[in-house]
Amino acid sequence: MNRKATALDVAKLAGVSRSAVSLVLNGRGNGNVALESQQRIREAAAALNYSPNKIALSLRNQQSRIIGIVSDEVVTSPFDGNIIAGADAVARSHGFVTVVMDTEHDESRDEGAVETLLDRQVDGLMYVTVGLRPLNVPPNMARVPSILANCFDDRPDAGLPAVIPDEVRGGREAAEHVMSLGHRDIAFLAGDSLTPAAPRRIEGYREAFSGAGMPVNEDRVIQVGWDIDAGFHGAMKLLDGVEPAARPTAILCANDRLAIGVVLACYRLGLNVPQDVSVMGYDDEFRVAKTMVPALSTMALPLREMGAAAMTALLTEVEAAPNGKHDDDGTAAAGAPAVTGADTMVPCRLVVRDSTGPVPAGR
Amino acid sequence: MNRKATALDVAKLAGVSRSAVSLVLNGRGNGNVALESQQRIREAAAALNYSPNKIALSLRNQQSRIIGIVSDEVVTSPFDGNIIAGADAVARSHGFVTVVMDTEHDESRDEGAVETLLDRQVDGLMYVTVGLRPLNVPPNMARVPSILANCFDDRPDAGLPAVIPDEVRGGREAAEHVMSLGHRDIAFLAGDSLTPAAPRRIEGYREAFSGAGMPVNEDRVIQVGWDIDAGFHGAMKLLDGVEPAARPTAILCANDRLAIGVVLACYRLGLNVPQDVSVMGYDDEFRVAKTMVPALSTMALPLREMGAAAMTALLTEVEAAPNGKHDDDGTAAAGAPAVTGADTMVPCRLVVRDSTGPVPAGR
DNA sequence: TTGAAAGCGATACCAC
DNA sequence: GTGGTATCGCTTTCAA
Repeated sequence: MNRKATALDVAKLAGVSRSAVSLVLNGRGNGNVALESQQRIREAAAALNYSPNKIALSLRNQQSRIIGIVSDEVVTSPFDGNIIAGADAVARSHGFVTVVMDTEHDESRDEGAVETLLDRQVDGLMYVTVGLRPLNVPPNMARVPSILANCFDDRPDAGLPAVIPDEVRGGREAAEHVMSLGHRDIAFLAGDSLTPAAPRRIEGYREAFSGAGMPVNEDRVIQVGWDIDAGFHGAMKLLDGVEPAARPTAILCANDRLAIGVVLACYRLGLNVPQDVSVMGYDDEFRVAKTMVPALSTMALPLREMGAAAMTALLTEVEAAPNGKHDDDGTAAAGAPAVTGADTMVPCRLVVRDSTGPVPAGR
Repeated sequence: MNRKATALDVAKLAGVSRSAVSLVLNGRGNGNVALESQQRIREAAAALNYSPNKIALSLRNQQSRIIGIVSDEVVTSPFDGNIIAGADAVARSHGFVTVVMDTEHDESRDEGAVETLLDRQVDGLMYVTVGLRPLNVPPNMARVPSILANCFDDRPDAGLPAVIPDEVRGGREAAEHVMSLGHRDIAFLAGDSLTPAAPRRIEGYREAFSGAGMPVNEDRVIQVGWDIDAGFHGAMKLLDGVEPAARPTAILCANDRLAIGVVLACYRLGLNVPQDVSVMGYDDEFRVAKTMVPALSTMALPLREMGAAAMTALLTEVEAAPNGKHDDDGTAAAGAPAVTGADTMVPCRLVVRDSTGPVPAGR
């Protein structure tokens, strides 16, 4: 396969000038180029399988139609990849392409990744994390329109806009779900407080209790970690050697892997799910929640939606910015209202499957 | 933040010409530019925080230093992301950047994705799949140096080079591991035959038996699917209501999620792992195998290595190709030896944890 | 040792 | 209605 055809090749074949080719192929032919020439140009372009060289276009137009995505470990880890999928789908539909760089949790690589992307003249930047967390935003992100997905700006105000899941509401609705099944003694197995996800979900859990006019039994809230073994041991603490009447009837988990551990522990103790204990996950992890035995009721993280929402917002800004230039120099006029709280919260989605059921009789 | 500094800005500040800047910053200064000027140029570049515009460079050099990666669902799915991570690390170390496009298993998007990447003037292309499988290679991939990772060319010969895991050997070594623990009655729970991974792993399992001079009990090989519930039901078939002496003492699973299902079934039946039954996974799935209760013995897929090997091979070809041109037009000279079997096999890695143990006494 | 000029591919302005 | 030409930022060749 030889070199690609250029506009000049098309012009020569059609017997016109490069300018005419450009005009016609960009829809500005009518009124500028003879209809007959237009026809010839289009035929020539088709014959040569011509498509404009994006690199030259980028240089000329001073915009690359590339959106850079920096992530802490989305590529490497099995989680939250759908944020990027959602973002990419939106970008593609606008004729943009995304370039993803993974820092593998090495914060010292943040600046470099952004710099590399900026060198490539990206028109916009998105920072995506695995798991909700505050982000120490690389300062050079401010040089082009930027947005955060699944993370939020650490600094007190004037930060970058962010798209995050509504974890508080998710925690509340999870608790409300089992409450609606009659449960009153509900435990919450959370991860650590290293990420705000666990505290926020717990906050929602508390909201549900106060909404129902019930006190929270603090012994029922346990922060154990995020993995299967943590769920297993947490559940053991709650259930092993405890007389039936003193057991929680429902265990809410901060993710689906914890829920796997809880179910494992229940089976080991000869308890049935959901007949003896209802178990709920969180995340709706692909190929896990749905195929567990029993299939997990869970709170689905709106990953695709978050990615799509973030990219939509970003592209709006990118396409508004004249010629890809970015005026924002960070020095807001004194006295101007601090535009905080610009964070977009996307609601989680309750998914009811087989691991939650009515509270056991007599409880 | 204003526009980036260009080479002209540097030249002006240093009081020299653009050419001098170019020479010096590309290491060809000595013998061409006065040492004193070199110094000034370097200082000016640093002061202006200058770095060359990659777009202009690409246009000028006719190569973008971008490698396009097309994947069927690596971005979306939680699996095999480390192939891309491994590939990306190698690319980065060579000063290349990767652009990933996910077709989300829509084969009709293959051509388009490759075309988009080609339009961006990528210097090379890699196709990565989730799970080993034959690939209907998009014909336009032939236009630049290309390679396959975790998939292989469907066509009989003259295909693209591929880097794949040595599944046969993995299956064999898994079986040999439990055999070394004294097990003889070993079941194999495999996924479906839609991908070659399961058949190959089964083939390895057979090899281990013939290597040990033992016959394979065909009832012990069950193809059930790839998910937790499949493992659960498969194990139930093998164990539920079966007298202890007639039970397999070890169950090999074609992935870690199947193994989770098997352990779930064991617990449900009051069986202990590994005391009553040894269970092995496959893949060493991140945050799953290691944190299971008990922690899973498994066969780790060499994902990072595969990605790195594939990218290394690809870049060798890219950097050899003069000026990014690609001569291969697919029409091999008649009579030339068909270069098949160019597939690189990367060995899997046995990981022994707590789910496999000595065969129960008396079996 | 340095600077001027050509060219990579495409677009837009401006004479004709 | 059409085609020449400057321009984007950079490298490289060639003359001075």
